[in-house]
Amino acid sequence: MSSSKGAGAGARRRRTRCRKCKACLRSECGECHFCKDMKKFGGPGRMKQSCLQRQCTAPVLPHTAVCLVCGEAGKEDTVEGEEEKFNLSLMECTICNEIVHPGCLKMGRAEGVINNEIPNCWECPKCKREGKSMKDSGDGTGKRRSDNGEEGVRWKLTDEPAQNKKKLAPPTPLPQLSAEESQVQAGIHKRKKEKELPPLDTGPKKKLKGTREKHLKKASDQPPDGNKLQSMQTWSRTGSGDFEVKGTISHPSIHLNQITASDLEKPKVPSGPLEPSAQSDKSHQREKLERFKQMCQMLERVKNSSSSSSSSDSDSDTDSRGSDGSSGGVSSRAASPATRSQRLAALGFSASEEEEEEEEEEEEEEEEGGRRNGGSETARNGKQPKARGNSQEKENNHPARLQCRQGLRDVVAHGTQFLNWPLVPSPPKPLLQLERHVVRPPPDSPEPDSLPLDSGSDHIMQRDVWLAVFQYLSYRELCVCMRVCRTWSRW
DNA sequence: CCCAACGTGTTA
DNA sequence: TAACACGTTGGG
Ligand SMILES: [Zn+2]
Ligand SMILES: [Zn+2]
Ligand SMILES: [Zn+2]
Ligand SMILES: [Zn+2]
Repeated sequence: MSSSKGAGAGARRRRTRCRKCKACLRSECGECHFCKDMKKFGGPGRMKQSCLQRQCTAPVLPHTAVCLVCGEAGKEDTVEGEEEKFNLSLMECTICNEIVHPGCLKMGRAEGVINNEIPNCWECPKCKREGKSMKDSGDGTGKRRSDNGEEGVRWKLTDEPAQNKKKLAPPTPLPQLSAEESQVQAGIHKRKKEKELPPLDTGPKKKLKGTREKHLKKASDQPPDGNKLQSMQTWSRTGSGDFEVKGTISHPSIHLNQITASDLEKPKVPSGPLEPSAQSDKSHQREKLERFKQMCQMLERVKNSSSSSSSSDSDSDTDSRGSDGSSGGVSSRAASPATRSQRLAALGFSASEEEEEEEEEEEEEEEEGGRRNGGSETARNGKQPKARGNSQEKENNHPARLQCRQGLRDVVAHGTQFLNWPLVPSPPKPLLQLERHVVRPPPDSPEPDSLPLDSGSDHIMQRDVWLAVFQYLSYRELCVCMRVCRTWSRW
């Protein structure tokens, strides 16, 4: 209770969906594992996770999040400059989980590593100084459990086989961090409380867990290799204290790619036994394939007929750009890496300019005449699974699982905000050849102003009128509307 | 208040 | 380790 700085000290903020990305706007697929688990779809509803196809690509901090230093919420909206925005925004450290305003940090300009994969996410200067990486952080396993990530793998076709990894270990031999204020804040996560369940239980409670107190904690161990940064890359350009921006993820999220590539792109084995090397992926293959299948269906509908965007050239990146500036041969155009870097550099950050940057975006489903999918309150008639929930065992359950933190793409925006997050995962296109489109800028979405009708003409009411109407609807009703047609959904 | 879900503990 | 479960947080 006191104001202990401990990382997670009283602040166990869970991230929540942004509700803006495509995934968030979609409705349940009804076919994935989690959907099947939902009571809505006849499942027991025990998992309480969200549909795999609805996993948010840019989870945000809850509104209740506040700076551990000043106790205030994010105020980036109150200022103009990007730097100001940054300093007043809340940033959550992926290592210690502390949420602070960069501007409230005492160590003004240490090297903070901004994670542009997720909104308001970085590795705070404090942790960086200690040379911690996620691996050593509280959970020892470095990242989120493969669980969420794996199940919630987002479809991205990015990642390179090998090579790449441009800059690995920081050129800096590792500055002997002076222990000046080494306040070993062992904040980490707190175990919270343990639950105990009364011996009395008239219901089939499934698992029995409270065996007294059996929570054991893993002692902090020190792996041999102290500094072997994880796979993320970080640009250490800490000249005089700058922030670093790291991008690129190399987390467990490539499986799908592999599967896709293996099963679809390559002839591989006709019968499809399995690969000799794949052994533990077996179970996952199923899931992945399932997901892939769904995606394919989706894509079929989509069929993206948009004009091709010309932006799939430069692949080989010979990088070697030690210090920005010379943008070798970057295509000259708006958000080129160089531009990003410069922008960030202007703020005192360095940007990661991988060969991969821009995220490509999905095309959104095409409007088709029928919306057969029911999604929400359709199946809830006499269906009453015996499920015995604890608190909420109603009839609706939507679980989801993707946790965020990393695994998302990195993109730096260039508009009013310094980073552009509402990006979307890339759909595994049945076609081989991963191509990427530029992220669709959030500000100006080319949504139609009119509502096309089946008759061919447009509805008399225009978008703004509809929107005015929509604002009086409840969320639930809006969801229903969104299922009516694509245009409404987009609006 | 109700419902959706995040993140972690537990079990297989 | 992956899958399952669930308490509890978060949003409306
Ligand atoms: Zn689903
Ligand atoms: Zn989202
Ligand atoms: Zn603050
Ligand atoms: Zn930290």
